[in-house]
Amino acid sequence: MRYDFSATEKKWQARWAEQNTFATGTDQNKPKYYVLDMFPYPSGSGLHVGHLEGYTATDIITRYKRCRGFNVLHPMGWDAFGLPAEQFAIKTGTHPRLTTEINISSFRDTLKSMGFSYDWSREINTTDPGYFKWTQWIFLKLHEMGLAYMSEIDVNWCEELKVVLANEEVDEKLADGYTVVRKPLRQWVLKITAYAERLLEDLDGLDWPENVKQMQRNWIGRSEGVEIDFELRCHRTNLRVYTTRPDTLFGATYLVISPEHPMAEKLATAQQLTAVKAYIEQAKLKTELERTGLQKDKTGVFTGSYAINPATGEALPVWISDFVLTSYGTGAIMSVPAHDSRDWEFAKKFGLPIREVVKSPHDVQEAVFEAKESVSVNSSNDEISIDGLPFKAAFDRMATWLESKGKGKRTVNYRLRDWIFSRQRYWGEPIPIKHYEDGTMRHETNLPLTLPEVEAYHPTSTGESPLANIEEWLIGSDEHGRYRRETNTMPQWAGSCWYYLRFIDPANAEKLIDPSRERYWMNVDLYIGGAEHAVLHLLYSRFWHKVLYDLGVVSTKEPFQRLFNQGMILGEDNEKMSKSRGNVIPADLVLSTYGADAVRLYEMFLGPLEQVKPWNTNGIEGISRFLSKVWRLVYAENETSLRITEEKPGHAVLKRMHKAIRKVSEDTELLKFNTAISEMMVLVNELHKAGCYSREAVETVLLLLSPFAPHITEELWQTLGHEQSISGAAWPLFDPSMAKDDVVTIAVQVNGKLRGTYDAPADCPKEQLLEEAKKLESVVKFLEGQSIVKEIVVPGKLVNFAVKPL
RNA sequence: GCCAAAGUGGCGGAACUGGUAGACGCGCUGGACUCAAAAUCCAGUGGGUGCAAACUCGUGUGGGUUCGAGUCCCACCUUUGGUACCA
Repeated sequence: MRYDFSATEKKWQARWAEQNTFATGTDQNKPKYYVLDMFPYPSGSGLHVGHLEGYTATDIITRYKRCRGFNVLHPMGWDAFGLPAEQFAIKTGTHPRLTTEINISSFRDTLKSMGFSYDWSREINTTDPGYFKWTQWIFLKLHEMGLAYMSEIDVNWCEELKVVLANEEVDEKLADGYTVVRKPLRQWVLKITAYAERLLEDLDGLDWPENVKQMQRNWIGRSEGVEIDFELRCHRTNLRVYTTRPDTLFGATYLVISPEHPMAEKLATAQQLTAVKAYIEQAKLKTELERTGLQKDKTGVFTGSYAINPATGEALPVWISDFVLTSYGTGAIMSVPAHDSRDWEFAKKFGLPIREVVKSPHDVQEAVFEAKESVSVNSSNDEISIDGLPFKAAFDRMATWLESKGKGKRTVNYRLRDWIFSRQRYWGEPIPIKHYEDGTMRHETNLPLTLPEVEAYHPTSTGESPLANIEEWLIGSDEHGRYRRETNTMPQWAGSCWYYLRFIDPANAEKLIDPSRERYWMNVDLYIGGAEHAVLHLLYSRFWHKVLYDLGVVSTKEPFQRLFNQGMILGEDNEKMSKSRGNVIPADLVLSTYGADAVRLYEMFLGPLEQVKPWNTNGIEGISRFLSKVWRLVYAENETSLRITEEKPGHAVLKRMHKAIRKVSEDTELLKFNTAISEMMVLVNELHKAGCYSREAVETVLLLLSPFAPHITEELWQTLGHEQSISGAAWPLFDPSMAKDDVVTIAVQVNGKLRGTYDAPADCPKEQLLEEAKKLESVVKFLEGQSIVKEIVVPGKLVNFAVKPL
């Protein structure tokens, strides 16, 4: 009897659904384990083998943990608001809801045919009013807490298309010949910067890949520096700059402010005014990309004004340049061209003086010297000297001096910016805010505030979302007067910021989440997803979670205790899978050819989970062979009768078996599925070789394999007479004494080169190992005529003789 | 440029805290079964020299530490991911 994967997989998937096999356990006395996938955006192109990698990994862990006695929460849902469905609607008039529904049902089918053991009764969808009611609720809380505010923000505005573009879209539109300008629009902004310090600090306690933590640290970009006031010569105000190198103050030879700096125009002298105005105007036309992107050539204009260097008393010219960012620090810098490459470049271009104040190994007129591992020079006046001091000491003395003179203040700065939270789109959560005629704003308390039906999905000519065209929805009145609704919607990130909480209590109509369930299930014990979310999604989620923590909605400071990034699966040509390359391997295709168990095993066998690796359809044949070998542990070839025996396995087989239990258990815990599978292959090969079809051994194989290949093992488990699902069976335990070798092969080396091996008992004492080694024929000839300088014995491993010619 | 990770057979990859490099799988070669094929099974499979026993080289490159290095240290090269004037 041959294994028919197609019929078997269908049979068990139907039975699992019918019997609710994977319903989440509710007995709170049992230990819990929460395994979460990054839920997908249900796109129209369906799932390919790359998408299934992470889901397979979490499913293996889920099934494994269940067998180890945990209540496991393993849910799935849909991040279903988003641009593609809306673009499709603009083109075809199809309602995004319909597109989304169709895509979801195709995604769900594929996931089900992989045999994933999700608790489908907890499925959530971010576009479901019952869900986004709470997304809106969180937004209102953010607003109450002063963490959501409106501000004029520059957006990428395309004149011809009358549309706001996302940063990612700008390049492509420019290439098509459109013009994109920066235009200020009133936007909702979330004050994530208020949580910068906590977001940074709490990273330390997380079991996350080091590179992801590092990326978040870089993104938050904490820096310690000093704000220094420079007196302006012909103005009563000061010019405040931010620097992380106060130790180089003596080397500051000019100042630069950004074109948007409030003082920019005021500082222009009569003579310079025309040039300054022209420069500011020109900067406005440039997009963010043009200003910060590839073009590195420095531009700038002199204001005509001067400021006094508090350390040297010198008058420094004040320049305007767009390389200085308005939104970082004070929007103004002191330039120390000798020790900062940007300042150096600028100074060279405009002929400004360069003065060495940190001892440099070369002439700073020729090249910049930026390293901090040196000491200050030329840095003293009547009141202070930092000459000879290394960076840290020089920094401190200078900062203290400036503070004592009231000219400066130590400051911490973050690179992190507040989060622009509004989109001028239809297919997103409406922001539940009412704007009244008197200019006040109130919350829409009747949540959820749902989307109205619209005729057309195009943004309006003013750049507002299509919602601005729907009078009935837009305008209303209540006891506070006439109001106009907020027409911006939330970005796609919003729904994914807190979905992991809703899975715990998906149907709660009264609360976002029930506190006792929250306390039982949080945190997420294992969160698996792609590295592309290393910063944004994971940072935004952590931010919302901390806000909910402050609100008392959740009991943990962090949402995801352990994070794991699966590596991408490349196409067979070693390139990223993409439609345009034509190298996409669709999930449904391999599923129908090889079956779910083979696909699951192969995806995991390909290599380490975290690694990027190419798909190779040929390789899956090996897995199919392995599965039929497993099948033949129970059914002999061409036989319908069982070959299983009730005898105890032989000693050698038993040892092999216990070793496999240990290895597979350890590797599964560590998500090292490739080596776990390899170990199972070794065991199965061994059983066939030994002709051992003992029930004890075969059932062990089935149990070990069941999280990986649930269908075939379920079928054979039933064949062997079990009435309960193998998914509920207890994980096998190993006997440590059985999992140990009693005979080991000892390697014998002479001068580190392998010259022979022999078998010895595992606990053989050193002396005896040496004796035996010296007797080996293949070793003796290398010892002849030599004097042994040193004898190294590693029990259970090897013997090495260091020799010298006599 | 900066930050992070990684370079091992024809290919994917394995190798615990330094201890027999190449597990497992793909592919390939030969054989068995068959009228034949598929499937399956058995044997072999890093390079070089050799009839053989055996010897020798070999984990990106060059040095170093060590009885012993894929693994540790230094320098360099390449690839991938992140970031991009953050003062």
